[in-house]
Amino acid sequence: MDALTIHEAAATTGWSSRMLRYVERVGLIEPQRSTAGYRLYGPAELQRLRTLRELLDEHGVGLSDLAFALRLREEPRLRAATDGWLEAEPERPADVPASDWLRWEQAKHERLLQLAAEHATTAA
Amino acid sequence: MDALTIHEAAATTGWSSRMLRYVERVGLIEPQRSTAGYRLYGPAELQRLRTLRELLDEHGVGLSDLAFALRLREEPRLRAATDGWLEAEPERPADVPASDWLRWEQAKHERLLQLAAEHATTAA
DNA sequence: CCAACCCTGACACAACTGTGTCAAGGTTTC
DNA sequence: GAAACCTTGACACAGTTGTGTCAGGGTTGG
Repeated sequence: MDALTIHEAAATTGWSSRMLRYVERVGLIEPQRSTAGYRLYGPAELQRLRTLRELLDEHGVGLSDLAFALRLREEPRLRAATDGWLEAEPERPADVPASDWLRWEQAKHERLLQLAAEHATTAA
Repeated sequence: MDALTIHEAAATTGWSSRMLRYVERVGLIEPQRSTAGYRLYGPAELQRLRTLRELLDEHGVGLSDLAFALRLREEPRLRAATDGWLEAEPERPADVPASDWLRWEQAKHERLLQLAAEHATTAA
Protein backbone atom coordinates (compact mmCIF):
# COMPACT_ATOMS: atom_id res chain seq x y z
CA MET A 1 0.00 0.00 0.00
CA ASP A 2 1.01 3.60 -0.55
CA ALA A 3 0.59 5.31 2.81
CA LEU A 4 3.58 7.17 4.22
CA THR A 5 4.76 7.38 7.82
CA ILE A 6 4.98 10.74 9.48
CA HIS A 7 8.62 11.45 8.65
CA GLU A 8 8.18 10.42 5.03
CA ALA A 9 5.10 12.60 4.75
CA ALA A 10 7.01 15.45 6.31
CA ALA A 11 9.85 15.02 3.83
CA THR A 12 7.58 15.16 0.77
CA THR A 13 5.39 18.02 1.92
CA GLY A 14 7.85 20.42 3.50
CA TRP A 15 6.32 20.26 6.95
CA SER A 16 8.18 18.95 9.98
CA SER A 17 6.90 15.84 11.71
CA ARG A 18 6.35 17.95 14.78
CA MET A 19 4.06 20.24 12.79
CA LEU A 20 2.16 17.34 11.25
CA ARG A 21 1.22 16.28 14.77
CA TYR A 22 0.25 19.85 15.55
CA VAL A 23 -1.85 20.20 12.39
CA GLU A 24 -3.66 17.07 13.51
CA ARG A 25 -4.09 18.43 17.02
CA VAL A 26 -5.88 21.55 15.83
CA GLY A 27 -8.22 19.33 13.83
CA LEU A 28 -7.20 20.21 10.28
CA ILE A 29 -5.74 16.93 8.99
CA GLU A 30 -6.26 13.66 10.85
CA PRO A 31 -4.55 10.75 9.10
CA GLN A 32 -5.53 7.12 9.44
CA ARG A 33 -3.69 5.02 12.00
CA SER A 34 -2.09 1.62 11.70
CA THR A 35 -3.12 -1.04 14.22
CA ALA A 36 -0.09 -0.06 16.28
CA GLY A 37 -1.13 3.59 16.24
CA TYR A 38 1.27 4.83 13.58
CA ARG A 39 -0.01 7.76 11.51
CA LEU A 40 -0.56 6.85 7.85
CA TYR A 41 -0.61 9.63 5.27
CA GLY A 42 -2.26 8.71 1.97
CA PRO A 43 -2.19 10.72 -1.29
CA ALA A 44 -5.19 12.78 -0.25
CA GLU A 45 -3.56 13.86 3.00
CA LEU A 46 -0.31 14.68 1.22
CA GLN A 47 -2.13 16.84 -1.31
CA ARG A 48 -4.05 18.60 1.43
CA LEU A 49 -0.85 19.25 3.34
CA ARG A 50 0.72 20.90 0.31
CA THR A 51 -2.29 23.05 -0.50
CA LEU A 52 -2.57 23.95 3.17
CA ARG A 53 0.95 25.32 3.16
CA GLU A 54 0.19 27.35 0.03
CA LEU A 55 -2.95 28.74 1.59
CA LEU A 56 -1.13 29.85 4.73
CA ASP A 57 1.86 31.33 2.92
CA GLU A 58 -0.04 33.15 0.19
CA HIS A 59 -2.56 34.83 2.46
CA GLY A 60 -0.67 35.23 5.67
CA VAL A 61 -3.18 33.36 7.79
CA GLY A 62 -2.51 30.98 10.67
CA LEU A 63 -3.55 27.46 11.47
CA SER A 64 -5.84 28.83 14.16
CA ASP A 65 -7.62 30.89 11.51
CA LEU A 66 -8.26 27.80 9.43
CA ALA A 67 -9.38 25.98 12.56
CA PHE A 68 -11.92 28.74 13.12
CA ALA A 69 -13.11 28.55 9.52
CA LEU A 70 -13.63 24.84 10.14
CA ARG A 71 -15.67 25.57 13.27
CA LEU A 72 -17.77 27.95 11.20
CA ARG A 73 -18.83 25.16 8.92
CA GLU A 74 -19.36 22.60 11.65
CA GLU A 75 -21.32 24.78 14.07
CA PRO A 76 -24.35 26.34 12.39
CA ARG A 77 -25.21 28.43 15.44
CA LEU A 78 -21.73 29.94 15.48
CA ARG A 79 -21.95 30.51 11.75
CA ALA A 80 -25.29 32.29 12.12
CA ALA A 81 -24.07 34.45 14.97
CA THR A 82 -20.88 35.43 13.15
CA ASP A 83 -22.53 36.14 9.82
CA GLY A 84 -25.29 38.03 11.56
CA TRP A 85 -22.87 40.23 13.39
CA LEU A 86 -20.71 40.97 10.37
CA GLU A 87 -23.78 41.62 8.24
CA ALA A 88 -24.38 44.91 10.02
CA GLU A 89 -21.04 46.35 8.94
CA PRO A 90 -21.30 48.63 5.89
CA GLU A 91 -23.50 51.50 7.06
CA ARG A 92 -26.45 51.71 9.37
CA PRO A 93 -29.84 52.71 7.95
CA ALA A 94 -29.77 55.90 10.08
CA ASP A 95 -33.38 56.70 9.20
CA VAL A 96 -34.73 53.73 11.16
CA PRO A 97 -35.22 54.40 14.87
CA ALA A 98 -33.02 52.30 17.12
CA SER A 99 -35.85 50.21 18.56
CA ASP A 100 -37.06 49.14 15.13
CA TRP A 101 -33.53 48.43 14.05
CA LEU A 102 -33.08 46.15 17.01
CA ARG A 103 -36.15 44.12 16.08
CA TRP A 104 -34.99 43.99 12.49
CA GLU A 105 -31.64 42.71 13.70
CA GLN A 106 -33.33 39.95 15.65
CA ALA A 107 -35.43 38.90 12.70
CA LYS A 108 -32.37 38.73 10.48
CA HIS A 109 -30.57 36.70 13.12
CA GLU A 110 -33.36 34.17 13.20
CA ARG A 111 -33.45 34.00 9.43
CA LEU A 112 -29.76 33.17 9.40
CA LEU A 113 -30.14 30.60 12.12
CA GLN A 114 -32.91 28.91 10.19
CA LEU A 115 -30.83 28.81 7.05
CA ALA A 116 -27.91 27.37 8.95
CA ALA A 117 -30.09 24.74 10.57
CA GLU A 118 -31.45 23.60 7.21
CA HIS A 119 -27.95 23.35 5.85
CA ALA A 120 -26.72 21.52 8.95
CA THR A 121 -24.71 18.36 8.35
CA THR A 122 -22.56 17.49 11.36
CA ALA A 123 -24.21 19.60 14.05
CA ALA A 124 -23.03 18.81 17.59
CA MET B 1 -26.63 64.80 19.71
CA ASP B 2 -26.55 61.33 21.23
CA ALA B 3 -23.03 60.02 20.67
CA LEU B 4 -21.09 58.83 23.71
CA THR B 5 -17.43 59.27 24.51
CA ILE B 6 -15.27 56.22 24.98
CA HIS B 7 -15.65 55.94 28.76
CA GLU B 8 -19.40 56.41 28.58
CA ALA B 9 -19.64 53.80 25.85
CA ALA B 10 -17.50 51.49 27.95
CA ALA B 11 -19.76 51.98 30.96
CA THR B 12 -22.96 51.11 29.09
CA THR B 13 -21.58 48.14 27.17
CA GLY B 14 -19.46 46.37 29.74
CA TRP B 15 -16.21 46.76 27.84
CA SER B 16 -13.26 48.73 29.15
CA SER B 17 -12.14 51.83 27.30
CA ARG B 18 -8.85 50.10 26.69
CA MET B 19 -10.67 47.26 24.95
CA LEU B 20 -12.78 49.62 22.88
CA ARG B 21 -9.57 50.99 21.43
CA TYR B 22 -8.36 47.46 20.86
CA VAL B 23 -11.59 46.38 19.18
CA GLU B 24 -11.12 49.33 16.87
CA ARG B 25 -7.49 48.41 16.24
CA VAL B 26 -8.34 44.93 15.02
CA GLY B 27 -10.87 46.49 12.64
CA LEU B 28 -14.14 45.29 14.13
CA ILE B 29 -15.76 48.55 15.28
CA GLU B 30 -14.47 51.92 14.13
CA PRO B 31 -16.48 54.77 15.63
CA GLN B 32 -16.76 58.26 14.17
CA ARG B 33 -14.38 60.92 15.42
CA SER B 34 -15.02 64.45 16.60
CA THR B 35 -13.04 67.24 14.97
CA ALA B 36 -10.58 66.99 17.85
CA GLY B 37 -10.18 63.26 17.30
CA TYR B 38 -12.41 62.02 20.13
CA ARG B 39 -14.14 58.70 19.45
CA LEU B 40 -17.92 59.04 19.18
CA TYR B 41 -20.06 55.95 19.78
CA GLY B 42 -23.59 56.16 18.38
CA PRO B 43 -26.50 53.77 19.08
CA ALA B 44 -25.43 51.46 16.28
CA GLU B 45 -21.93 51.07 17.68
CA LEU B 46 -23.27 50.50 21.17
CA GLN B 47 -25.58 47.78 19.95
CA ARG B 48 -22.81 46.13 18.00
CA LEU B 49 -20.55 46.22 21.04
CA ARG B 50 -23.15 44.44 23.14
CA THR B 51 -23.89 41.77 20.56
CA LEU B 52 -20.17 41.34 19.99
CA ARG B 53 -19.66 40.53 23.64
CA GLU B 54 -22.50 38.01 23.51
CA LEU B 55 -21.02 36.37 20.46
CA LEU B 56 -17.61 35.98 22.05
CA ASP B 57 -18.90 34.74 25.38
CA GLU B 58 -21.49 32.29 24.05
CA HIS B 59 -19.23 30.56 21.57
CA GLY B 60 -15.83 30.90 23.13
CA VAL B 61 -14.27 32.66 20.18
CA GLY B 62 -11.74 35.48 20.19
CA LEU B 63 -11.58 38.88 18.60
CA SER B 64 -8.93 37.57 16.23
CA ASP B 65 -11.38 34.92 15.04
CA LEU B 66 -13.94 37.58 14.22
CA ALA B 67 -11.23 39.60 12.53
CA PHE B 68 -10.49 36.60 10.34
CA ALA B 69 -14.17 36.12 9.53
CA LEU B 70 -14.17 39.75 8.45
CA ARG B 71 -11.17 39.15 6.20
CA LEU B 72 -13.03 36.23 4.67
CA ARG B 73 -15.80 38.49 3.51
CA GLU B 74 -13.53 41.28 2.34
CA GLU B 75 -11.01 39.18 0.43
CA PRO B 76 -12.72 36.96 -2.15
CA ARG B 77 -9.48 35.20 -3.04
CA LEU B 78 -8.89 34.25 0.57
CA ARG B 79 -12.49 33.15 0.85
CA ALA B 80 -12.18 30.96 -2.22
CA ALA B 81 -8.92 29.41 -1.06
CA THR B 82 -10.28 28.71 2.42
CA ASP B 83 -13.60 27.31 1.27
CA GLY B 84 -11.88 25.26 -1.39
CA TRP B 85 -9.50 23.75 1.10
CA LEU B 86 -12.16 22.94 3.66
CA GLU B 87 -14.45 21.56 0.98
CA ALA B 88 -12.23 18.48 0.63
CA GLU B 89 -12.78 17.45 4.23
CA PRO B 90 -15.45 14.75 4.69
CA GLU B 91 -14.09 11.74 2.75
CA ARG B 92 -12.02 11.48 -0.40
CA PRO B 93 -13.58 9.82 -3.44
CA ALA B 94 -10.99 7.02 -3.19
CA ASP B 95 -12.09 5.60 -6.53
CA VAL B 96 -10.76 8.59 -8.46
CA PRO B 97 -7.04 8.41 -9.32
CA ALA B 98 -4.95 11.13 -7.70
CA SER B 99 -4.17 12.97 -10.94
CA ASP B 100 -7.85 13.33 -11.86
CA TRP B 101 -8.68 14.36 -8.36
CA LEU B 102 -6.12 17.13 -8.62
CA ARG B 103 -7.69 18.49 -11.78
CA TRP B 104 -11.12 18.25 -10.22
CA GLU B 105 -9.80 20.19 -7.23
CA GLN B 106 -8.53 22.93 -9.51
CA ALA B 107 -11.82 23.20 -11.34
CA LYS B 108 -13.67 23.48 -8.05
CA HIS B 109 -11.26 26.12 -6.89
CA GLU B 110 -11.91 28.21 -9.95
CA ARG B 111 -15.64 27.80 -9.54
CA LEU B 112 -15.40 29.11 -6.00
CA LEU B 113 -13.20 32.01 -7.08
CA GLN B 114 -15.72 32.98 -9.73
CA LEU B 115 -18.56 32.87 -7.24
CA ALA B 116 -16.60 34.99 -4.81
CA ALA B 117 -15.72 37.50 -7.48
CA GLU B 118 -19.36 37.89 -8.52
CA HIS B 119 -20.35 38.40 -4.91
CA ALA B 120 -17.51 40.85 -4.32
CA THR B 121 -18.49 44.14 -2.71
CA THR B 122 -15.51 45.80 -1.01
CA ALA B 123 -12.68 43.93 -2.72
CA ALA B 124 -9.24 45.43 -2.14
C1' DC C 1 -8.12 78.88 33.79
C1' DC C 2 -8.47 74.49 35.75
C1' DA C 3 -10.56 70.00 36.66
C1' DA C 4 -11.94 66.33 34.08
C1' DC C 5 -11.98 64.39 30.17
C1' DC C 6 -9.64 62.57 25.48
C1' DC C 7 -5.52 60.98 22.58
C1' DT C 8 -1.31 58.06 21.47
C1' DG C 9 2.55 55.37 22.96
C1' DA C 10 4.84 52.43 26.12
C1' DC C 11 5.76 48.84 29.81
C1' DA C 12 3.83 44.73 31.75
C1' DC C 13 1.87 40.20 31.99
C1' DA C 14 -0.88 35.82 31.39
C1' DA C 15 -2.50 32.78 27.93
C1' DC C 16 -2.22 30.85 23.45
C1' DT C 17 0.26 29.73 18.82
C1' DG C 18 3.78 27.77 16.36
C1' DT C 19 8.14 25.23 16.56
C1' DG C 20 12.17 22.60 18.13
C1' DT C 21 14.12 19.14 21.00
C1' DC C 22 14.52 15.50 24.27
C1' DA C 23 12.89 11.35 27.30
C1' DA C 24 10.71 6.97 28.11
C1' DG C 25 8.67 3.50 26.01
C1' DG C 26 6.34 0.45 21.96
C1' DT C 27 6.95 -1.58 16.79
C1' DT C 28 9.09 -3.18 12.65
C1' DT C 29 12.60 -5.16 10.02
C1' DC C 30 16.31 -7.61 9.04
C1' DG D 1 17.78 -8.82 19.22
C1' DA D 2 19.40 -4.46 17.75
C1' DA D 3 18.91 -0.45 14.67
C1' DA D 4 15.65 2.57 13.15
C1' DC D 5 11.52 3.79 13.22
C1' DC D 6 6.89 5.31 15.82
C1' DT D 7 4.03 7.11 20.08
C1' DT D 8 2.85 10.48 23.83
C1' DG D 9 4.40 13.89 27.12
C1' DA D 10 7.23 17.55 28.62
C1' DC D 11 10.44 21.72 28.69
C1' DA D 12 11.58 25.70 26.07
C1' DC D 13 11.06 29.90 23.56
C1' DA D 14 9.66 33.71 20.34
C1' DG D 15 5.57 35.99 18.72
C1' DT D 16 0.57 37.26 19.09
C1' DT D 17 -3.74 38.20 21.74
C1' DG D 18 -6.12 40.28 25.28
C1' DT D 19 -5.90 43.45 29.20
C1' DG D 20 -4.36 46.80 32.71
C1' DT D 21 -1.94 50.89 33.88
C1' DC D 22 0.77 54.97 33.52
C1' DA D 23 3.03 59.23 31.13
C1' DG D 24 3.01 63.24 28.34
C1' DG D 25 0.22 66.15 25.95
C1' DG D 26 -4.35 68.20 23.76
C1' DT D 27 -9.63 69.54 24.51
C1' DT D 28 -13.70 70.98 26.82
C1' DG D 29 -16.90 72.84 30.04
C1' DG D 30 -17.97 75.49 33.76
